[in-house]
This record gives sequence, structure tokens and C-alpha cells, in this order.
Amino acid sequence: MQVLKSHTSCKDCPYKTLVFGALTDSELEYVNTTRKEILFKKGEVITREGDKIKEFLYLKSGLLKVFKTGPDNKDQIIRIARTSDFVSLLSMFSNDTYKYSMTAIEDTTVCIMDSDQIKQLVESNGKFAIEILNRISNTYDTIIESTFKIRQKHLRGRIAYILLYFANKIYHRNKFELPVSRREIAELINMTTENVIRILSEFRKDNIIKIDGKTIEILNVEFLEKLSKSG
Amino acid sequence: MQVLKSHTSCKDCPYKTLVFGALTDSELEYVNTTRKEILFKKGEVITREGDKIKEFLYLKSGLLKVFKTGPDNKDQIIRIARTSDFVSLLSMFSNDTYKYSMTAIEDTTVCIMDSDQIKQLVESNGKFAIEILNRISNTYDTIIESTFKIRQKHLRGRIAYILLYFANKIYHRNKFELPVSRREIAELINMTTENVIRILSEFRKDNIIKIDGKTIEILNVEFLEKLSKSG
DNA sequence: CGCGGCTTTGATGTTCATCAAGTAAAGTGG
DNA sequence: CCACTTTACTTGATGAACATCAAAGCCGCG
Repeated sequence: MQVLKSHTSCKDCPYKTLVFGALTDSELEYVNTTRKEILFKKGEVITREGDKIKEFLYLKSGLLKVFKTGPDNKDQIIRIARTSDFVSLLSMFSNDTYKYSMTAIEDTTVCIMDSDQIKQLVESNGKFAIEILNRISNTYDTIIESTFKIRQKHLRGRIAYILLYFANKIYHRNKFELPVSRREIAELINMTTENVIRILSEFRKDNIIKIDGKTIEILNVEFLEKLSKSG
Repeated sequence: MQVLKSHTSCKDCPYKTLVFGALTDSELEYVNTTRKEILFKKGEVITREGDKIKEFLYLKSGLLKVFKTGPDNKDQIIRIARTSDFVSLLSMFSNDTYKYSMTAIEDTTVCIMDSDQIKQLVESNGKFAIEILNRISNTYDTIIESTFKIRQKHLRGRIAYILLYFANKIYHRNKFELPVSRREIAELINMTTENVIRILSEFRKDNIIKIDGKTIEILNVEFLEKLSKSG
């Protein structure tokens, strides 16, 4: 973890319009004064379940996993967050402590603002409130939709789904390096590590994907799409 | 479906403080002018997935299911909403159409307000915005939490969980009439109708519950609690 | 009275988790 | 830097958990 020296202001941030478009220049300036940019190396913990929420987090670049640890110390990954995600929305308006842990799964830069400041802005700027509501609802909707989709699929369909997810939603290409271990895939789509490996091998044998360690190349997109849809 | 003549104003509503506590008397009056109270009989459709959202719904009394219909016409129940639930929150700030369908599973009275009016109040009244954000986050959090809890349980644990849910969260007693069919239970906790029935019968044979049609009485709470926890 | 939906039970086979065992890779401390 | 430990990955064998199929009784409704 490393605090970065940011030479840019929120005013010039390319992601400004995503939510902060509703803020006035002076409000943005206000946010900018307390804002910090922090780099988390792959594997570093960003927040821990149960920690007091003091900050409002915005994922500027990189990738992180949001997860929950069960009583048996087994993790369940709630979702993977990527650039331009407001990762702290899931807790800050309903709880004073984080409901989930977050860990960087790639080198990740996070903008950190003061959560009370953001709440204050929600209170004073109605358009901003509407934008935050929109964002938060979308984030939650996406989680629920994918969870309910995944749970009705068979294991093969789940693997197909998650491969297409990485290819289409995260990397936007058919060859990519998996940012997560096989165990983490298992935690994300609710199956065992062994079966993740088994089905990946099966897909490899059937020439649907090519595997080289963490590098995956999808050879037969149509097949995966059909499998992902049918279940 | 039947429009009720309401003689009370929002100002006197016992549930006012839940969210509308942040509104001024004149704002409440404003809401009250367009507000309608509607009774849906058990089984009646309240909203349909894909319908345009025009109204803000508040569940005054009764019980309804929120669900999604899959491509194979199989429903998945997202949640069961009860008195004092703001059932339209899940869609109105992120979509202009409903993402889910709702059906009354008991006779249900719903307060219907204009959704644009509510959005306007969010924009103009900061405290109200915060309250809505809090409510919406809580609602979503609860869905996610229960979904992730359920998905890591075995079937017996799921049935235990749902029985305790009805007993503790809905009816607040150990003997109650199931508001849903066995198939709907299956759709709620992601299993087959046959297995719902099988496991309920098993619990009956082991004297853990008593069954008389739709009426369930829990005889051994501790057993169900242990089962629900362990998985 | 017949039809469709809900409930129930049994038989059957598939899917999947678990256990075991081994290799490879990656960190750790002297 | 090397021995050591741990973690990740892989494959196979086994049995348990679960879905599916089939058949029959029940009830409400037109």
C-alpha cells in the first residue's frame, strides 16, 4: 500500500461525469482537498469485514474482489469490482462497519474520500443524491442478477459463464490472464476447486479453450455462450 | 384489486417515521394528495417484470413475493416482502421498468404514490434522500445475505432456514400457515418441489415439525437452528 | 364430473463433493 | 542461495446428495 502523489484534481478526472457530474466546481474542489490516491499491490487487503467505515472508495484502476468469510473460514466472493466502481457503496449507507472484505487481485489504485463528506454532499445536493442512488441500485442489481443466474446453472454452465465474464466484461478480449486462482473461481461461482480444474481441463481437451497456467484463450465462444445460456 | 377509501392521512400513518419521518408536514400533505391505497387479493399480480415504473409502492399490510421468471418459465423468488417494506425500491432508481414481478401471497394492502413525486422529494429534501438510501441499502443487503447463506447450505439446512424464517421473521410464532406452495418454497431456496416435500415429510417423521396441509408447527426449534447453522 | 394444479412417494441415474495422492510453484528462514 | 514449508494445481476413485421421471391421490373450479 502506497499513497500516491496526485497532480490532478477531481475536476480533471476522466471519471468525474460518472457520478460527480452533479457536483459544482466548488463542491468538487471541496472533495479534492481530502481526497487521497492509494496504490494497493496485488494481494493487499483494502478493507476488512467489520472495520469501521470512514472512507468512500472509488476504484480508479485495477481489479479487486469483494468477499465474505464464512464461519468455517471459507470465503464466498460476492463480486469482482473494476475500474470506475464505487466499491464502498455496498455498506456505507446502511452500516457503520464494512459488511464485506476487499482485496486487490491486481495492482489497484483507489481514490479515497471522507465518507461523511460524501454523505453531506448527498444531503445538500439533490442531483448528486439521485446519481448515487442510481449507482448503488445498479451495483446491487448486477450482483443479484448474476447470483441468481449462476445458481440455476450446472457446473459446466457456471464455468462457461465466468470465462465469458472475464473475456467480455473485464478484459474485452478472448485471451487473458486469470487474475484469480482456481479456488477463487470456485468461491465466486459456488463450486469446489477440484471441479473448477476438472471442467477447465475438460474444456481444454475439447478444444474449447487453451490453457497455459493462468493464461486462458477462448477458442470456441459460441459453445461457451450456448452452455452458459442453457445452464 | 380494489381501491380503498382511506380516511387517514400520511401524517397519521403509524409507519410514517420509518422513512417519511424526514418529510415536513407540507411535504407529507403533498404526498398524501396523490396517494392511493389498494387491496390486492391473495394471488393477484401487483407488478410485472418489464412494466413501466410509474408508482412508488409501500406495503402497508400483507405479504407478497418478488420474483423473476426464467427463460424456461421457471420462477425464482428473490424475496418475500412484508408489512412496512418499500417494495419498489429495487428498481425505481436504476431502471424505468420493473426488474421483478410481484404477486400478493396474502391479502395485501399497498400504498401507491407517484414515483416522480418521490424522486423529486429525494432531490429537494436531503434528509429524506439519506433515509431512502439507508432503506434501499438495507433491503438489498438482506437479499444478498440470505442468498449467500442459502446457497452454501444443503437441502435440509435450507428447509430449516426457511421454516425458521417464517416462524421468526414473518409470523413471530412457531405455528403458522404457510403462505406459499411447496413449489414456491423450492423457487425461494433453489431446490426441487419434490425435495421440499420429501424433507418436510422427513422432519415430520422425526417429530421436528407437525404438518397439516399448509399449517406447520415447529416442535423442535433447537434442531432446526442447529441444522440451519451447520449447513 | 372432469380437468388441471398441488401434493406425495418411490425408483433411478446423474451430478457433484469429498477424499486421497501426487506434482508443481511460490514463498520463508537460516 | 538452498532446504523447507506452504500453497496452488491436477487427476482419479468413491459415495452421497440431488434432480428427474413416473404414478397416484387429492382438491378446487368451471
